[in-house]
Amino acid sequence: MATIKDVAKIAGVSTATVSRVIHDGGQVGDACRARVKKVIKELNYRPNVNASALAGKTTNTIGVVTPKLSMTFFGTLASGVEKAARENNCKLLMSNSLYETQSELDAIESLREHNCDAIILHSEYSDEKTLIKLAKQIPGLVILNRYIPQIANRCVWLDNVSGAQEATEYLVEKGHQEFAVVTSIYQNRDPGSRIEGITRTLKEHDLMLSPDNIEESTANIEGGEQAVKTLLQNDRKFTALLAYNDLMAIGAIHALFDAGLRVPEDVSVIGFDDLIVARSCRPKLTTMHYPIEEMADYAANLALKLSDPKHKATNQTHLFVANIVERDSVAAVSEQTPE
Amino acid sequence: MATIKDVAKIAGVSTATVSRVIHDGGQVGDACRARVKKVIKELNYRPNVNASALAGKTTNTIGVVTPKLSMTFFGTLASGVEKAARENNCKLLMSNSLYETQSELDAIESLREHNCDAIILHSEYSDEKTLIKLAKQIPGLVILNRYIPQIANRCVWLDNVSGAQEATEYLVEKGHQEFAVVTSIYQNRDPGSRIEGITRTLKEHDLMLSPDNIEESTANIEGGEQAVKTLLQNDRKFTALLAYNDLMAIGAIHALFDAGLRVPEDVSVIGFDDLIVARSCRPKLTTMHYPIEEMADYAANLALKLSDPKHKATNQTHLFVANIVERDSVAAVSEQTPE
DNA sequence: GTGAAAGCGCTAACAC
DNA sequence: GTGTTAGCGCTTTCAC
Repeated sequence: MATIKDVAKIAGVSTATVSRVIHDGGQVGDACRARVKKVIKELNYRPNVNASALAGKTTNTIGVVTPKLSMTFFGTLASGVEKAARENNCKLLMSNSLYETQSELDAIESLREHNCDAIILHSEYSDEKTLIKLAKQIPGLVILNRYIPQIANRCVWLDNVSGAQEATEYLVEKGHQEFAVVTSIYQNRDPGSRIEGITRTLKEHDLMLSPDNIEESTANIEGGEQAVKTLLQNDRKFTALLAYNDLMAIGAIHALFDAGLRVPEDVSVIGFDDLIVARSCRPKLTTMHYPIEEMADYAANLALKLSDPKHKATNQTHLFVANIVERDSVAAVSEQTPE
Repeated sequence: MATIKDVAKIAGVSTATVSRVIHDGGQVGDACRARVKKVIKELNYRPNVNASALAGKTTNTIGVVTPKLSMTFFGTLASGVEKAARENNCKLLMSNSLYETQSELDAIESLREHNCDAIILHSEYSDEKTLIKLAKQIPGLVILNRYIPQIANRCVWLDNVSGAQEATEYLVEKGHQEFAVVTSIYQNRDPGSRIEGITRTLKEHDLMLSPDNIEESTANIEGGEQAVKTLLQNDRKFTALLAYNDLMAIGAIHALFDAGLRVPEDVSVIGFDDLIVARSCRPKLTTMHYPIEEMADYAANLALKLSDPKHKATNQTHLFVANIVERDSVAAVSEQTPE
């Protein structure tokens, strides 16, 4: 592998000049610049990133930590960051946090060792204090999918309350009066906000959500399935079901069908996330689109901006909203066949 | 951030000793080692990876390039590599190749600049010559999901022929006689091998697959849907359908249902991959399990081994097989209701 | 506009 | 066992 010295020697200039040419650093004569560029091409020279990271202050590297890349949601998130990375000529470093506090912390540490300019963190398990401390130490840290008021300008997040409200509103408009919800066992943050949105909208319409009609479980297909089974066993009545995410919604549909109930004829189901599974199931799932790829892209660009020492802080936070995508799992009550 | 010098000074030793302690390099006195370790802890010292990558020969980094992380298949692949990376104390560098030859090459180059010890490449578009040349230059390069005889020991791949055979055999055992297949437009490699496996097994049973019953399209839900629509429009008769992958199978099911056909009562459908979507659809998809996460994990460990200069080459290639997972999209012919 | 040279933090001979 | 020291390839003042 050719080094900057080789280039300098052959081009008959100093390494400093080559460096200037590489970084478009103004002050180089045209003839000289052309010569250097030619040699670079001939030698197929590529700067050693480790060396420039060591010598310079910046590494051109973005780090991402998510719980598990094999989950479509997080893969999509990573893809969004990758897009930003590519467009900014950065490398992408990944770490799975595996849904554990300690490995989440380890993952961040490992990214730090690499001097990542920017770090995008989908943190599920660290407490706010830790994150705030981290944010103080790492200028390019951005928290994705979580809101922490003290570091609001570092947070790129989704308005879960309004998302849930829109979903609920949609169902109410369709004439539904009896609701059930299957939610994640982690009753903090997102699930909590969603429940809040649901009940708030329901109240506005003088509708009630009985606590008995809320069933919690793990946020996957099996969880959704099991939650609805329980609901059914307990003889809960509902014509509309709000699920915490698409996976739970799909499990719910399975359970409903297995119980001889039709979707959407007997029960309308609405999901959240709009992953590919939402277009795979039958009926196709009406769901709230979570613009995670776009958010991740945005977060990465933000993180890069923040990591720039010239950047001056603002108080702006970065809030996105979910929007409904209508497919086939919701019907108006009038269209529903009486049981 | 503390440096190795700080640690050395405080511990009253040389940087060489600190380096030895860090790398468990034998030759250090117990007392000394303990002291150094203590200081490392106190200072919360973490070696600068860029510096050690520059000075040493190894970077403790694994690179992966896949077409697109947001596709579940590739996310899962990445997760497998990540597991290996974590277990070997390595960092994970990612690059999307975006289904383009040039960005695939760029992605590899960018990984090389980082001096990745190991590179896992799911290559769709580079030609064999390029890959062979690359393999010569990069000791730690492993090709995933593709077989190139000249560098067989660098290939971790799936036996697509036998996978397709097993799927076909399964259908034949269920009494099916009239087949159709929806395959990917890229009739090279994998799709080709699958077709080969299908026809071979069919021949063994004196069954025929008319070319008119093979429909090709893009390897996603829409493609599967469109392919089956065409088949139906052309009045092709079949009781069993083999899809190139789960996504196409799901599209196929959509099209079948839309045409008033029931799955599996009227038509049995079998997929390939066993992604999460296979458990989401209704009926749940019977499909061939592609052990991609396990293969990726294996590939990463292999790549790490190969990158070790002490490693001596073998002629072994690394072949995995798919296995069937029975769910609800296939029925025996006797169980099928006549139309 | 260009070059000389001092590091960045670490590793690995080689000495002792 | 432990220390000395010469780089690894690049960036960046500071001269000229």
